Order: sequence, then structure tokens, then C-alpha cells
Amino acid sequence: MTDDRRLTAQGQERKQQLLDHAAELFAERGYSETRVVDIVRAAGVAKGLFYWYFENKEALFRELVELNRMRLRRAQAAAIDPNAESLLRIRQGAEASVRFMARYAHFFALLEVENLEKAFADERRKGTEVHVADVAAQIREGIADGTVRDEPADLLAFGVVGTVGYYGHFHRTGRVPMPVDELAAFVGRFVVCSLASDEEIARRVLAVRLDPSPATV
Amino acid sequence: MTDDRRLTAQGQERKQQLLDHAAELFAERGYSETRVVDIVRAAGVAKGLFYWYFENKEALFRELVELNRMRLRRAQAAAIDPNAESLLRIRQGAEASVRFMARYAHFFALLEVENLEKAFADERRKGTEVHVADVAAQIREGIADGTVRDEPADLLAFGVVGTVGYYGHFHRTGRVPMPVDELAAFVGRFVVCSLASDEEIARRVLAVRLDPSPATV
DNA sequence: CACCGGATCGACCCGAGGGTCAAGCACCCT
DNA sequence: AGGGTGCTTGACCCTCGGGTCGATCCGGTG
Repeated sequence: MTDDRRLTAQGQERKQQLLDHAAELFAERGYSETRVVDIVRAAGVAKGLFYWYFENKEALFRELVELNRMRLRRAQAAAIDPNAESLLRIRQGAEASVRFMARYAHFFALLEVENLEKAFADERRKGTEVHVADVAAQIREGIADGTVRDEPADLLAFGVVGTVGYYGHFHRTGRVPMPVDELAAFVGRFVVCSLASDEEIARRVLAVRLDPSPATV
Repeated sequence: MTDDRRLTAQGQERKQQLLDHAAELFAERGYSETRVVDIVRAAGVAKGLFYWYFENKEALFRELVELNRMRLRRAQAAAIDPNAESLLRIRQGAEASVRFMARYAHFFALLEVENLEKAFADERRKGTEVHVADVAAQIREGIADGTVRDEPADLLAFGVVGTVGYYGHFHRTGRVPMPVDELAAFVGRFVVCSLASDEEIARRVLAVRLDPSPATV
């Protein structure tokens, strides 16, 4: 399988099955601890078939990463109201991310649990980098209009992304036994409090009610 | 090597060499991507010797984890003034952690980059759990005396630990090109801002000057 | 029906790498 | 000198698991 093999409907489906089972297994026990045999066994097919759809194990992994990166970006975009003020947009993005990560818990567990053998460490990094850049842009805007504390924007952005990531992580690993929406709201508050340049602004931004927008997948 | 073999001075040294080289290699390319051969080659000894000092690869890893966990706790303890108010202690702990993580960057890279094949995922988890519990206790105190926002203490604790961890990570991976002390100070501010129940308190806690206490290793 | 290409199978190959071992060395102590 | 203990060696073994391959099936098309 070099690249773009023509797949029938059945083929597409089979490939997706393999991706799904792989994601689950990876999340469960990690990439290098998951054997190709495990994946095909889970999907109930023969080993050779794996190599019909994927060049090798790593290629499958990359495909998973790409897929989910796009999903996350879409979810974020959907949750952010472009007309809202910057700090509020940040809050919206953060909450959406938490929800998303909870939803695709198995995949993120994968990314994080994974050893990322250098080759795809960069892969993943690129993912967060885009995210960080987005947030940083919003923060810069916030600093400009005085709603965000005057600190290096990139640095603050790392804080936001980090916080979101960590809460996602803790939730996923069952250490935050609370409904996602509640957690998302909390993270929203946390982020706003850590960025707002003064209490008044924080209060104002937090006053806005966000409906748990049904994640557009 | 079952457990506590009697080692001569030379033996101790050799063992330490192996640990050091292993830590470096692990950090560089991950646990499962590092061959035992690589380790011994780096140390310039024969393969068999590895098994004289360690039962196997995993045992060495565990030893590394344990070692560094203790170091971190000691560094934190050293940085915290038991008589200070809770929020300030949190700040002290956070700054110390950032510095420590930067110092032992290679090791933390390891923990984080690592796939942690389920067996030691728990190992690592235990590490953060203690940390989280400590912070949570301080936060509870802060909530009680009104200096910290009234939110679930454990949840806030995750935020603190997460933030510290992420900044450590970003610094380590070279995406925060700034002196450690500066970063540590920033993280201190970030944490305080995200926890303080009002601006006045934040200002007060941030007014205290912390000297970059030379990490007691 | 013959044919074609996608889909499926599972036995097989083979190299990588964790772990073993029997023997040799260096420095004691008596 | 003889033996004991800690240290060191590198060739060897053997499993595990990623990847291959030729055979087969099956549904659509001319």
C-alpha cells in the first residue's frame, strides 16, 4: 500500500475498523506494546490484511494523529464565536477542547501515553504548536485591549494549552470523577482567572453563559 | 543481580555510570527505543555487565524513577517556608518544581516522553498523586482562610501541578527560550493569579521576594 | 461465462534485541 | 602461593513480532 489505493465501500469500512481498534488498543497499552497481530485479531481479520490498508504500523499511527488533529481544530472552531471579545474566545476554545478531549479520550490517552519515538514526537508537537499560536494571537489581542495581564503572550498561551491538556488528562485517567460539562466550565473559569488583568473583567467574561455546544464531529 | 549485592566503590561508580547514560539515552529517544546495547556501549562496557548491576532493563528504569522522585520532593521541601501563608507556599513549591524540572530535564523528558507500558504508568502516577495531595492540602487551607477561590481543592491542585508540569515540558523542549529563574518566577505569578480569591491577595503574595534558592540536591 | 481487481487469508521469513553463561581478570587476605 | 570475591568480557541463544507472499475468494463488468 503505497498511498492512495482505490478502496471500495467495504474497503473503507474495513480500514476504519482497523483504525478504530488500533486506537483503542494503543490507548490501552501504548503503541509499542500493541502488536499488529493484536489489532487484526481485535478486528477479526488476518494479519496480511493489515498491510493491504497500511504501509506499516507507523503509517497507521500517523493517520490517527492527523485525523484527530483535524477533528480537534474543527471542534474548537465551532465553539468559538468570532465576534466575541478575545478573553471570551479563549474561554470558549478551552472549554471546547476539554470536552473534545474527553470525548476522544482514547485517542489522547494514546498521544500522551505514547513514547513517540522521536519521529512522531515532532508530529505531535506540530499539533500543539498550531494550537498555541492560535491562543497566543487571541491573548495578544487581549493584552492590547487591556483585558489580559501584561505578560509575554506566548508564555501565557502555553499556560492555557497546558492547563487544558492536563485537565483532559486527569479526567481521562479517572482522577476527576465529574461530568465533562462541569469540568469544562471549571477549566473555563480557571483559564479566565489566570489571564484576566483584573477581577472586573474576569467577572464579566465569566458571566456569559456558554451552552455545551454539541461537538460537531 | 537479585537485590542488594555488595558493591565496592568501583562497583557503585560503574552502576551510577550506567544509570546516567541510561537516563540520557532514554530522554533522547525513549525507553523502548533504547537498547541495552546502547547503554553499555555509551558507558564503554560489555553487555553482560549490565546484568551484573541490574536485574533487567525495567529494573533500571524503576530505579531512575524512584531516585528522581525523591530528589524532587526534597527540592520542594527545601523551597517551602513552613511558616509562610498557604498561597505563598504554593507559589514557592511551584517555582521550585519548575527549577528542578529544568535541572533534571533529561529525566523528566524521559518520564513524559515515555510510553510507560502500563506497568510503570502507575509508578509515575503515584508520583504526581503525592504531589497533587500536597498542593491540595495547601489549597484547602487557603480556601479556609479566604485567600484562595472557592472551588474544589483537588481540582485546583490539578491545575497547579499541570501548569508546572507543562511549563517544565515546554522549557525542556526548548520552546521557552528564557532563563529558568525568569520562567520560574512567571509560573509563580501564573499560579497565584489563577488561585487567588481577589486581586489584593494576589498582589500581596506576589510582593514577597523569593531568592532562587540553590536547589539542594 | 470469463475475467479482473479489490479483499482476505495464514504460513512463513528473518532480524533485532533482551537475557545467559562460562571463562578470565584484578585485587584483596591469609 | 593459593583461594576468595567482586568485576568484566563477548560470543551465544531464543523469542517475539514486523513484514512478506502466493494462493484464494468474491462481486462487478463486458
